[in-house]
Amino acid sequence: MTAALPYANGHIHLGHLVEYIQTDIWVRFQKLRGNECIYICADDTHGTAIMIRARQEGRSEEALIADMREAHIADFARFHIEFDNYGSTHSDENRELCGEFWAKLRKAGLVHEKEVTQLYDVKAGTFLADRFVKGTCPNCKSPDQYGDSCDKCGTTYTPADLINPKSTLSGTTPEMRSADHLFVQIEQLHGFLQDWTQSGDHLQREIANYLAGHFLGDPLRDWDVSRPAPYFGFEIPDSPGNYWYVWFDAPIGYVASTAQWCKTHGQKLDDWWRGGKAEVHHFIGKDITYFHTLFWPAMLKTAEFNLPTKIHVHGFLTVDGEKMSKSKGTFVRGATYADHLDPVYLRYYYASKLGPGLDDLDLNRDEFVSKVNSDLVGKVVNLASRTAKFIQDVGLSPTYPDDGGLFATAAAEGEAIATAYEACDYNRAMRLIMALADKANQFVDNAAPWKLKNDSARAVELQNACTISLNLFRQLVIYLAPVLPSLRNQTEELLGQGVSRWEDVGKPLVGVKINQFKHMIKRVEPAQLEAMIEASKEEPKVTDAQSQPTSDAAPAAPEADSGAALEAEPLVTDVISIDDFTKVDLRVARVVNAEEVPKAKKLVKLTLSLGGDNTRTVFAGIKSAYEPEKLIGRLVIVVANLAPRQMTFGVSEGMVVAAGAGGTEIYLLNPDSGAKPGQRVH
RNA sequence: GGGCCCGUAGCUCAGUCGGUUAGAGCAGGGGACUCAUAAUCCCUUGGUCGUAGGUUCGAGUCCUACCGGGCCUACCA
Repeated sequence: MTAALPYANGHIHLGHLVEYIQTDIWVRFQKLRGNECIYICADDTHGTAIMIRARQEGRSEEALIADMREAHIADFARFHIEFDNYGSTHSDENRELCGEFWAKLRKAGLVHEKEVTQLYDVKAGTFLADRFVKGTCPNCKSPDQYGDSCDKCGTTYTPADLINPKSTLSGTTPEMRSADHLFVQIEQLHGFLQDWTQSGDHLQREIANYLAGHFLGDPLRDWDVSRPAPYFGFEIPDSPGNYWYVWFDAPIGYVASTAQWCKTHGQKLDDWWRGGKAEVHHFIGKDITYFHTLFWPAMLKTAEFNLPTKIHVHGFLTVDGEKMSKSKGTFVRGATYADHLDPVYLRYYYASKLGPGLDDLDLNRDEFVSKVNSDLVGKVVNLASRTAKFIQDVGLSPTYPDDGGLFATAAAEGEAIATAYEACDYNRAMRLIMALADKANQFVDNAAPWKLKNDSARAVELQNACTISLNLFRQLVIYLAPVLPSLRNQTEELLGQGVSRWEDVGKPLVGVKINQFKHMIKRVEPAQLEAMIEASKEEPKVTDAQSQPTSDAAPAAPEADSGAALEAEPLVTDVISIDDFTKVDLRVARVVNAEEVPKAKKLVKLTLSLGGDNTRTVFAGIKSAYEPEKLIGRLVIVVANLAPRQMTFGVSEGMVVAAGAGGTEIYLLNPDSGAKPGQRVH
């Protein structure tokens, strides 16, 4: 089994964890059922982003990825995610395997060389991908557009078409340079991919449809798999000065990490990846479908490795129904979560929500609290908590008493639960398990051990009732073991016996002493969630401070603002005169009306008052960050003498100024109180 | 603009191949209990299955259009 390789440029957050927990549950389930199964992962370490960051931090890429690897491993461990091998794409095994895949692609005649002309940043000494270039749109003249398309007018172009292009790395003007790139002609495998994606059970139906509709209807485009130096990655052996593109070596990392595991466990790689009886299962997010369902099978096929048995694609995480947001504090790092809340909660909550499809998973705060408290604490743990102490001294009955068939029924239910786990239908599995917990609690209620304990003549009845309750509890714990390995361990401690085999659900435990019951899972307090959200709002600063490479050198300045904003949008190097500045007539204005524009995705229609009768209409692309009603009444800064612009929805007479990266990160400027509409900004 | 997925109770979701009266958990209401982490148990309110057509003996389920949400992709698909 593999989970996608996390990129070494960022920390693990709750969105990542959906995948690693989903996979971990599946692996643990397979192991519990007695299948030989290994969980393989690694850090994805190559590419421009890592190179640039290492350079900015003044250290080597190797040092950067070593730190991130340590952080990733620590985060995963806190969530009880247990890899059999956690490798790195920057490893000898991976370099070797990349060479092997490459040789096969060459031999199959799939590799072709083509000249690619790209913008080159002389100062940074590197070619620039489209999104590292910004300039003015050649069509509508909007400034600050990325190198591939204009988000104002929608025109697409190449970075070279931009007026006054600037590198976002150095702020300098890039120049055109050509370089030879190596391409894989994946079209030659079109027939194979058509068959493989559309037949069998390798992919979910939606994914197969997506591929058929988006890619397989046309000839597949050549895939550019090389990048000229400088690039952090592996140099291509038969093409000096060129490096494999990060998405070439990343999936090979699955194989390389397996190879590492094989070395330390005396196994043969081919038994897992070539021939043999092993299945390969990939768990991935829907954003990287394309790489895993077209290029990767093509590479495996050509290099004569096993094709994946199944690629399990899951959706994204939303929080309270919305995309994760740094400003709202819902972009939560794993470490921050674990500082405030027990990872057990998250594992159970995700399990109770995950299905076999690729729907997004919503982390609803109220639901999180109620599910954990009522299911885990109220139903499951409660069974042990309410009966264990009655038989602390005598232990479990010597033979299993008559329970009216409860234990046998719950054991028989195991197959349905296993089927649900196997199909990644965890929410179904959880529902089945909780239904058993309900029945067990009903039993305890009827048996009323708290009444039996008062009558010494009924001591055997009491012991029997508790024996039944604890055995039903033990079954539940086994069923939940893939999700909650820690609960399994706690139960072993209570019963003094292993609870590690699935078959044990059919064999009651009898005639043994038990240990003193200790709390197993605390109830969640909503306040803990609030605290976590609050802490996440401050996160960016903390992260940046921690990631500073300055070893034990100078203490951090009090305001350790990140350089990320400048990096995304470098300072303009052209100096202007005061006269240039005064050409721009900035005015304070009051929003007197704001409404949604029906068919526009990003626009809000603003009616601005400059005082007196002077009002004007401005369309602002701020819908993703502001609700129109909440804007009414506030002051904004408007560029009053901007040429009116005809838009689909009407004429826009100016623009309001704002900072931020876009999306939900848009911050309108606001004058200090006292400013009056119509006043000029000098 | 094109494509894909989704829409079932207040919330989160089941609902198999089209088949009887559409289900669960949580929340809400009423009661019981007092062993248990204010846990548990019993009873109970609540649905025009997004809307409108169509196919069918029969539609939550299949088809078409539309509305709404999400995602992907874009002067191609």
